[in-house]
Amino acid sequence: MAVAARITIAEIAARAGVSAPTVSRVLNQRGDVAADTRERVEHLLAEHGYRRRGAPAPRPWTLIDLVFDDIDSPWALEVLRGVEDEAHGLGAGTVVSAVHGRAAERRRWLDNVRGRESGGAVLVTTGLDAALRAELQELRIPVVVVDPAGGADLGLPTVGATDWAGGRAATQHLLDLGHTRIAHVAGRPDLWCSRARLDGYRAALDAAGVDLDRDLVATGAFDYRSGFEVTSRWLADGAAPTAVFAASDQMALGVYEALRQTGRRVPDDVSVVGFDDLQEAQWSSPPLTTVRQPLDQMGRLAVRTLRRITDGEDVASPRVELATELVVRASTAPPRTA
Amino acid sequence: MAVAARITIAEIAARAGVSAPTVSRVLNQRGDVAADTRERVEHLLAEHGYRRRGAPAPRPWTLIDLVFDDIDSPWALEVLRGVEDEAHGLGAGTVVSAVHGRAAERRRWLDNVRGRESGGAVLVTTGLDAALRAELQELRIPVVVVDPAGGADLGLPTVGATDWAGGRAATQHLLDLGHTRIAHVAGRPDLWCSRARLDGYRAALDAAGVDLDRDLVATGAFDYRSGFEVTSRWLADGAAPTAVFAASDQMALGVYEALRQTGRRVPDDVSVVGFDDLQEAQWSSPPLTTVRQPLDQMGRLAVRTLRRITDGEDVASPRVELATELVVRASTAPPRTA
DNA sequence: CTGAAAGCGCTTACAG
DNA sequence: CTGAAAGCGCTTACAG
Repeated sequence: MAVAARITIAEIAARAGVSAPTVSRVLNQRGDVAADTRERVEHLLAEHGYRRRGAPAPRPWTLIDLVFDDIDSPWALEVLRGVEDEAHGLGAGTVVSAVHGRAAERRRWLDNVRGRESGGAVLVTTGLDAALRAELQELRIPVVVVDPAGGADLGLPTVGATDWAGGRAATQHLLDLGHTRIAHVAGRPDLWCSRARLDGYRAALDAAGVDLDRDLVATGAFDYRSGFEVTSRWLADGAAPTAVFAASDQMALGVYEALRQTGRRVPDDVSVVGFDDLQEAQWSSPPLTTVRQPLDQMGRLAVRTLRRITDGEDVASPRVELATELVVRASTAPPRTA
Repeated sequence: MAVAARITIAEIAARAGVSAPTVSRVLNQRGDVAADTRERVEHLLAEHGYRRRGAPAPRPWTLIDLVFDDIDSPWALEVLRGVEDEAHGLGAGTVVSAVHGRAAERRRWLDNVRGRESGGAVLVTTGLDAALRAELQELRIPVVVVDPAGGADLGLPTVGATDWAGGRAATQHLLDLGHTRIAHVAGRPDLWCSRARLDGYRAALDAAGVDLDRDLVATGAFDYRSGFEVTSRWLADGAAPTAVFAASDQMALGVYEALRQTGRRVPDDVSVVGFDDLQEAQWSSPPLTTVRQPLDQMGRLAVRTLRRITDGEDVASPRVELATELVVRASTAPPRTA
């Protein structure tokens, strides 16, 4: 098996029109090289993929990076499972990091990546500003974003789910059961997926000729607490809905608890639909009707996309959405009055 | 700053009483070297920490490894959070792997580790047989085990929780409320922690002069399903307990659902206590009384222990147990009859 | 800031 | 299976 001949310092020197020692100085970050000489040499080194003699061939795909803002939710766990399993199958380890939306922790992660190989990074709902983009570009590793934040188009491959269709399906299910006072606890407004689910909810109401009651739409943060608080407020206002569509399973569990504390039963008094289909949806009492998004598959797809970029294949679409699916369990029923 | 002079092939050769080319052959894994020569040379290379000229100095603590059998439970997520945050703070990335108890996946992980640096491995409830120990020893990375499986003493530092005391506290809490028909859903029998919780349960009953009813002790697998099934069986047998202590929060949620499906309410009809204090314990309806074990702290401690081993410090105790703590929420109350 | 020369560390091709 | 010799790739010390 012929190994591609490694380019040597001498060859680089010839092409750059300098001597070997000069190339050596550039390689070893010595200060005493003219700026334009250095630039010319560095460009040639990069172009020919120069590696020093003893250095082992870089093994791409020994590691990939998975970056969350936080890993405190079961949601993150599902994505991690898919990413880890897919990467493991390709022989790569998965480096998991949580940067907590803080610049210092992001920097620490970048410093860490600089000190090793990385076959690419999967960023999960992570904000991706110009500075970070520039740094990642400098590191020359491919990047895929799962559930991107809102804002300008990233110009990067992204993976998501059919959130709009899911929001519509959840709402349609409640309409089909006979509900008309359907509340919605929306998700973090900084993420596109939240807006898509909200618009799906609106579209279903529109199509059914049900007027949107603005008092029955509130914004949560995808977590248990906000589901609890929003619902408690609705119940205290006396304008209780007969059904609640929460944009995440965790918020749906908060809705459960607010209902329980006021003596209401699910689904007898109020129907509840979640979004995600975390394992927690099955573990709740009653088991939660929800919109399944294939988070593990989204993770897998992100890894495969990184791999395709590495292999130089064209990534067909910069934005892929995997299908959502309504999973009916025991938390939804016709309204009492029907 | 003086850099310790790197040992050269020539020096190794002199010490081994062979020529430089022979050392080179050993280094480059050529076949044509006598077994005893190879061994002598390899020993010297290791002893003097030989590194080839161009090779960058190894940067320990760029990465550490965290190995689970499975990462499908929120339990794993809590450990991960602690490990990741502690490692991140030390500038290291956390490589997460799930080996699913399969030799092939374990091998794949080991192959991956061989191709990069690792500052050490935290094994979580992972079986650690002689073969794996030998391989890890060969890789020369420190190892710490969280919640070790039962069986022979590992001779490795381990991190756990005061499971026995936790089991006792959970049971005592139920006794204090007036319960005497207290069932126990035990955890995976292959883990020490399960046995310790069971023994704590027994000890509390003994101390209170309550006879152990063997029919009220069943073995689960720490998961939702087994909690559900064990409880359903008890209820079907007509010998229903007035309280259930489950050895994990996930099993406790299965207990909830079995009770709900038979029209029983928590805690009015049956009290339930879990173990772990996962986030899910707060998210359940009613919020679950449980024994908190500081899983994130256990993860942090495991990382700090790896670090201490790396730094050559003595690891004071091969076995550290962090304190558990009873957290009373809304799933426990006096028995109806009391 | 740069190159010609010397020299180090390692590997290869050959001989036995 | 091993070594003496040759040679490659790279760096260092010196000169300008």
